[in-house]
Amino acid sequence: MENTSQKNIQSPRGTRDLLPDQIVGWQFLEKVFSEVAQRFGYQEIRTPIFEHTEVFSRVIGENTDVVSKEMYSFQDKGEKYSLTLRPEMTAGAVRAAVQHNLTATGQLQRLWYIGPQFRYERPQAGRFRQFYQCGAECYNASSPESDAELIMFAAMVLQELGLSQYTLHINTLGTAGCREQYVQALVQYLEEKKELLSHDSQVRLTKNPLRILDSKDRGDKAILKDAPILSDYLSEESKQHFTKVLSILEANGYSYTITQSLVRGLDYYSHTVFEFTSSDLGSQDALGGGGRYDSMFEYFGGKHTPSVGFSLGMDRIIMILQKIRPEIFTLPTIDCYIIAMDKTVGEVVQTMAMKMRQNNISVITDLQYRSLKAQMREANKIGAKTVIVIGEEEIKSKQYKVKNMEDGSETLRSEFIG
RNA sequence: GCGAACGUAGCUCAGUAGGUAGAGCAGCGGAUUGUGGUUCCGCAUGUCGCGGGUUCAAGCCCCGUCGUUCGCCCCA
Repeated sequence: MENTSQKNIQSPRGTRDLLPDQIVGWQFLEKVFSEVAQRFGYQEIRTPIFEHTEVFSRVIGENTDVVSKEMYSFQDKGEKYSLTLRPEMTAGAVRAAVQHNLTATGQLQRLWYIGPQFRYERPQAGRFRQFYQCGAECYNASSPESDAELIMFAAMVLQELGLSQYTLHINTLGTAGCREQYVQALVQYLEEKKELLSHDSQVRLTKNPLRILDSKDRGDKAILKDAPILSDYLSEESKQHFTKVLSILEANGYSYTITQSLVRGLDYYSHTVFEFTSSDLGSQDALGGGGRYDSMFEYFGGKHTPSVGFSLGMDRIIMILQKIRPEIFTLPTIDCYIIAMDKTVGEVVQTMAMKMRQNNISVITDLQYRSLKAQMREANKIGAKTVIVIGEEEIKSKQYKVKNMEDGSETLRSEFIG
């Protein structure tokens, strides 16, 4: 597997280095997210990047693509157990909540998180093997208000970022019971027309029938026209729950699209599911999504704990920000660039720079003994607000001129030197 | 996992009858030896992703490989 003939080692497939001019955009995104989280009263949680494999395999669903073929799993050294790089954040957060009894007495918990996740997939635009998500979870609330809170939290983040061009798709899957009955009816209907279905959908019929609803195949779509509809199988409570969620969104000015085919890829969802999509992205157009998952705590031996959460795909948000708000990706400027005329004043310049930094002024000096002109050019290029030139004269007189780079004006000063 | 395209200087890319690589930008130096952004002049740069093959000769053709991109699948 090792390709020794390749001289230049590159980052592994589907991973990337985020270089300085990118990082400023990520920092902006992280700041906006944590500020909005604070406004909603959510607290940050950080969980390990790898977990025991069962944390994911049990909860996400053995038949999902994520578990069946996308996990980075490995045997821990000298141990008998298998570990897995997290393919998503929710399962780990719930595991932590159970382990530390965060929800044992039924109290509400509002948590947010941010970090990298890993899935073995074919990379393409907006899809990476190491990708980043930020998201939030609310435990011990079964109310439609809690669903709405999470959706509006996510929507507010997008708004604050300046991403107004998104579509909020929303759907309800009902309770596990409703869904089971529906899946039965759907399978029964589709079994009869199995030969007419696309190959992919024939496989899905046994593995994950709900996904057929989402098929892009024309033939499948035609067959689905007369298929049973999930909403006919919803209980009264499920319907009421969903209606309430929608009315809260409306009352707060959030428009949405009910998308019956929205079923989401992970097995643990019930009731409300939602997804934000953007036309500014390619075929991987989901910016984020989430939903309600009421039974996950029980998988970890916890009490029944109704929960709802969402996560946003940071890589994809960054892609859009680069497109529509390039000004975010400008590096911060420096207060002062001190130019050393020659090697002999190098030390003095360092001392001066340190004194200024101790006074909370950002200072850059040239470390390559370059010419005055080169240093001037660099000061200008990086957008230094002021420039100070230090040579023999300045050291003798203990005075120097501070040049304002914007208007070219100079002021005589004598602090920090000598 | 399937189908398709692409991979040339730090960056964007040209190189279309196969004959030992070019432009713009960025970089560095200079235009009366202590002051930037414009302009002008000069300099440097690449194992043409990697490996193999065909050929007298390959950046251009063939095979493999790695990577990127697009679609499918799936998902954030």
